[in-house]
Amino acid sequence: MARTSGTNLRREILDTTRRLLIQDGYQNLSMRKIANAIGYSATSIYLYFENKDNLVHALIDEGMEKMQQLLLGIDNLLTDPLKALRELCNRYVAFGLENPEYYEVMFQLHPARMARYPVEKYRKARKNLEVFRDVIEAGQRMSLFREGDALLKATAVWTSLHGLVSLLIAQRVDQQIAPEDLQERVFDQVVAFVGG
Amino acid sequence: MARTSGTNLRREILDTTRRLLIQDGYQNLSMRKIANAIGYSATSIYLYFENKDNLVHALIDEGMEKMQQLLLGIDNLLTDPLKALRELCNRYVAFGLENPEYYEVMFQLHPARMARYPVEKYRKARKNLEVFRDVIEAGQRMSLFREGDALLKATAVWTSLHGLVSLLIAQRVDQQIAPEDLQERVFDQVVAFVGG
DNA sequence: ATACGAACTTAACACTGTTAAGTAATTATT
DNA sequence: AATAATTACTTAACAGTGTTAAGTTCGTAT
Repeated sequence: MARTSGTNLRREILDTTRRLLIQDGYQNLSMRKIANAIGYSATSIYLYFENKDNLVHALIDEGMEKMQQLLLGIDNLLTDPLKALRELCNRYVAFGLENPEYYEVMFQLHPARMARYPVEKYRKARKNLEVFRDVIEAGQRMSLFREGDALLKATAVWTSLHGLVSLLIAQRVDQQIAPEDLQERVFDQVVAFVGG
Repeated sequence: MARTSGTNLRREILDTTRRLLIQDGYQNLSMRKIANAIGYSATSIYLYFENKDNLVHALIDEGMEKMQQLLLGIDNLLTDPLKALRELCNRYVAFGLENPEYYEVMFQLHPARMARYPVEKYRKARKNLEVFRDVIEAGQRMSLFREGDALLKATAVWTSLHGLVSLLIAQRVDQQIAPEDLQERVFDQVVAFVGG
């Protein structure tokens, strides 16, 4: 019988890795630091995760699920698409700004490190985009939004929101620009584009 | 007298680092690899650059200048703002997609690594944003674009373009979405927002 | 009591950024 | 011509990294 339950240690590794990631960022995340924090040797992590990339992939997966729950938690998601679109933008950006280091691995981890991220996990991640698409389609049905490829429009919306989060968490936006003003303007851009 | 001219070796270090960065990306960039490529020991690099971050900072600076030359090279930049804005978007995105690894350090290097990036270099980098602002202001003067804070609008435009480049080079955009279509849609969004 | 399996550990490897001490070539001084 | 100082490198060393291989300990099955 196991000294510990496999799923308990695996869960502890994941929770600890997430905490260290949020606290110190990806570049300061190391197997030895995770191991020290959980009180085991670094090599024990390899019993549960093939390598460091796979460990991070598991967290990306959980982050995508968390984000999806956040987005789907909006009231009247498909019955008030105009308001819902704004709220989707709010929640997406808030998630990114509140968890910058986590957001970074979710959306900016280098492709080389995503090489073995399973296709079915990409599919799951893409469901977040589909929430945007569904709201756009609902608005189109109600003639609140202009016609057009909803998935393409949702992707264009996403690029703007991602750009906003990415530049704010990389601290590249000029100090003269108030982040709230920029956020409002980007949201205006997005809503005008969709045609609300 | 020096075995080599200081500026010659320094230039060689920069050129080689840029080449390796573009070829292998930031995460595979190491002082030892650079040293092997130039035929000196790794520690000789420290005679010209305080540390790895400073070396990369010098390249970021050069990249910002190169981008500025690209953007300022547009014909009728301030006399045909509507066309110029589109061309600015084209050139910005093309730059990013053609030099993804370089773009990553220019705009996505973690804030911790940018901690000692000189203020005057940030100021230089921001001139690229000012090119967008100046075009928007020119359009506003000609009543081609809507009124409003041109710097804020330029920043909003930049976030969309950055989002597009960032997601494409991170290979996060759904395969079902044609990058050219997405680019067109984002450009539409941007131009509509500015009011062309 | 013994064998086997599971879940860890330690040992080892090749790599990393960086600092300190050492070396060789060039220049300046006597 | 000999010596000292300076410059521009080198090697040695350090503490860290991800990962693999071999070893150890504990619990279970026979």
